[in-house]
This record gives sequence, structure tokens and C-alpha cells, in this order.
Amino acid sequence: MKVSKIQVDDNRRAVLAAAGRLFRQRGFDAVSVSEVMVAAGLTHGAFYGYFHSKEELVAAALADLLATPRPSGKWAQSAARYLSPGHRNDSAGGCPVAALATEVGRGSQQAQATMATGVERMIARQSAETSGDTEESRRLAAIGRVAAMVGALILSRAIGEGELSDEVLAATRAWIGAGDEAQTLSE
Amino acid sequence: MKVSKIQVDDNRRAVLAAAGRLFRQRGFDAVSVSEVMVAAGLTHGAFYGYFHSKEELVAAALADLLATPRPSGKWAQSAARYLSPGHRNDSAGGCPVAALATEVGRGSQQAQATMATGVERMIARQSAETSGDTEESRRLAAIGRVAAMVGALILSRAIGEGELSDEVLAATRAWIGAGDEAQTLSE
DNA sequence: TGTACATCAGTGAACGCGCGTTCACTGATGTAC
DNA sequence: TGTACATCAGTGAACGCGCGTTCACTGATGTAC
Repeated sequence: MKVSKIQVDDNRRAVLAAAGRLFRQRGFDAVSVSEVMVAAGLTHGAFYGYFHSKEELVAAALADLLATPRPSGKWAQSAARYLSPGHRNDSAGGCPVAALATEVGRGSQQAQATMATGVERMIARQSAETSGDTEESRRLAAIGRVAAMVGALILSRAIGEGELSDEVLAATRAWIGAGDEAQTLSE
Repeated sequence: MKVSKIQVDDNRRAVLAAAGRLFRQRGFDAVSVSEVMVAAGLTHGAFYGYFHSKEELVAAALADLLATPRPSGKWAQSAARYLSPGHRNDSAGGCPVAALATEVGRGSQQAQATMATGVERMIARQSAETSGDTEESRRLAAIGRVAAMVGALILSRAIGEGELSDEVLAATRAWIGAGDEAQTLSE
């Protein structure tokens, strides 16, 4: 049956939100159109009223995830949150870059361009909170930290919950902090 | 037709090698049993003479990849090779941790335990080449570097070949080196 | 060493299944009067 | 404001396809004599 225009808008948002969570949790390929639609409170047939194909949903969900602001705050706190067991255990609600980077690397050029803007934003934000004489040195450190944070989160998820997983998070937290202190001292 | 026992051994190795390359290139899920067998020079029907299921192949191929020694050498050189456009463009022959970590994080506990030993080996090797007063500080730096290297490689692949991709590799190379120098200076 | 035959690795057709996608139908919405 | 009807979002059955897996068959291997 037909539904109101407001409901249509809500449904579209619900589909994108459900897709965003499911894709981060299990990856684009492993999530079916039906699952997304059921999670959004609809049936699979309604999907093609919103998107022309699953590929289009993937592109839209990725763009939506990367455009949605992530929780920020002071550098040390945001790094601690990023590299926490809580974030490790919450792929569905966590960083879309860490959750989807590998699959995007195997995907379309369009998806990679979208991801590039997301990564650039992470670097820019990190750079703004990084000490250093020149913009160049701040950017270099920002890239290193972003790489370490994304890598540590992915690794901590790959090796199962346990001592090593916690250690990877804690050590990386200390290391990217220690690098900053050492750099500050040597300036 | 029956083939010789030597041929059987060769075929098993060929299946594992083909699976190792295809899995790294496209992920476990996206590669079919048929593709692996054709790449190994056989037909899909022969597969179940070697493995009970695709799941078993995934486990065996992952264990094989992580047990196979990676090219090593002096620290600076191996980091430069790891963080090179060449490695970025060669997923199929590159680091299995970077290629498969995300999917393993969504996989079985067994796969995660296998990955944990692989990550532990990377950390141990890195630790042996890291300067620092205590074993503890060397291990911390080793973990940070491994996280940064894996993260940078994954990010560089996710954002497509281009300036930003090259910059992420080069900056991370400089950053993990710079961290070491700064740390050495401050000791 | 040569021969006869049992073994079994490999082949390719076939299976059930879930996927992405399509479509005839339904019935609430929103518009024209 | 109230009524009549055209619109169209949502439903659920159906499709073709490729997947993982099975299996009857083939014919080279390797063994028993």
C-alpha cells in the first residue's frame, strides 16, 4: 500500500541506517538486500523503489557513513576511545574506514574516491590536533597516527578478544602518544 | 582418471597456492571453489578429494599463508618494501595479514587464533629490529609500527592509486622511522 | 620383468539453496471537484 | 469541508543465476602374481 511522503523519507533513512550498520558489521558482500530491508522494517520488494541496485545502495551507504560526523573531542580522549575494547567490539557502530577499507580496496573506483575523502577528513582532523613546527610535519604525523589507529583496530578485531588484542590497542595508544612526546622533546 | 601420488601432492600444493593468491586478492567469500580449482589446473569436482568443505580450505590456506616466511632483511629496507606502491598493487602476493585481517575478524574463532599467531610473529620480528632499553619498550614500539604498517597498506589500497595513496605510504614510512629517531635522540 | 586387475584421483552433470532482481497486485495517500 | 478517484509505496510470488556440494563414471596408477 502507498504510504505518506514523510514515511517514505523516514524509510529511506531507515534503509541507509540499517545498511550502514550491517555493512560495517559483516561487509558489503555478506549482507543481502533482504536483510537490509527487514532491518529497516520493510520487505525486500520495496528496495527497488529506493535504489536501482545493490551496488547503488553500497555507494550511498558508504557515502552516508563517511559523511556522518564521528564523535570527536580532545585528541587523547578520541584516540583512547578509538583504540578501546568497546570500539573493537562495536563494528556495526564504529569507524567505517576501519570496517570497510579492505573491501573498498577491492571495489569500484567510485567507492575508492569516496573513501579517499573520508580518509582525508580523518587526516585533517588529526593534523589539527597534532603538534609540530610546519604544516608538513603535522600532516606527516597525522597520517602516521591515522594509519596506526586504523591498523590497530583492524588487527585487534582479527585476532579475537583476548590478551593480545587488548595489548595491541593499549600499545598503539601508548606508541602514538609516545611518538608525540618524543617528537615534542626533540623539537 | 587416477594420477600418481607425486601428482596428488603437487596438486594439493597447487590448490593451496592458488587459494592463497586468490583469497588475498579478492577475499575468502568472493572466491569460489571452482575458481580456485581452475587456477590450480583442475576441475571443481576434484576439490572434495582434498578438502571436506570450502571452510576447511579457507582455514588451511590461511594457516599456510601465515606459516610461509615473508621476505625479511634489514628493518628500514623491509619497511620500505612493505610500504611501497609495488606491495600496494600486489595484494595477491603480498602480506596476508593486511589482505585478510578484516574478513578474519568476522570469521571463526579458529581463523582468529591462526591470525593471532601470524600477528605475534610480525610483532616479534619487528621487536627484534627495534631499539629500546627494555624488552617492554621494544615490544610496544614494535606493535605500534606493525599497526601503522598494516593500517597504511590497507588505507593506501582503499583510496585508489593516486597522490594521497602514495603519500600515506611515504608519510607512514617516514613517521615510523621518525618515531624511532626521536626516541633514540631522547634516550 | 610382464601381465591382469583392483584402486582411486579426476571429470562433469546434477542437486538444492540463497542471491539480486522483476512484476502483478493491493490499498492508503493525496488531489480534484 | 466532504467525496471520488488516480497515484504509487509496499507486498510477496517468481525468475535466472552462481554458489557449495554430491555422485556415477572414467581411465591411469600401482599392486599381486
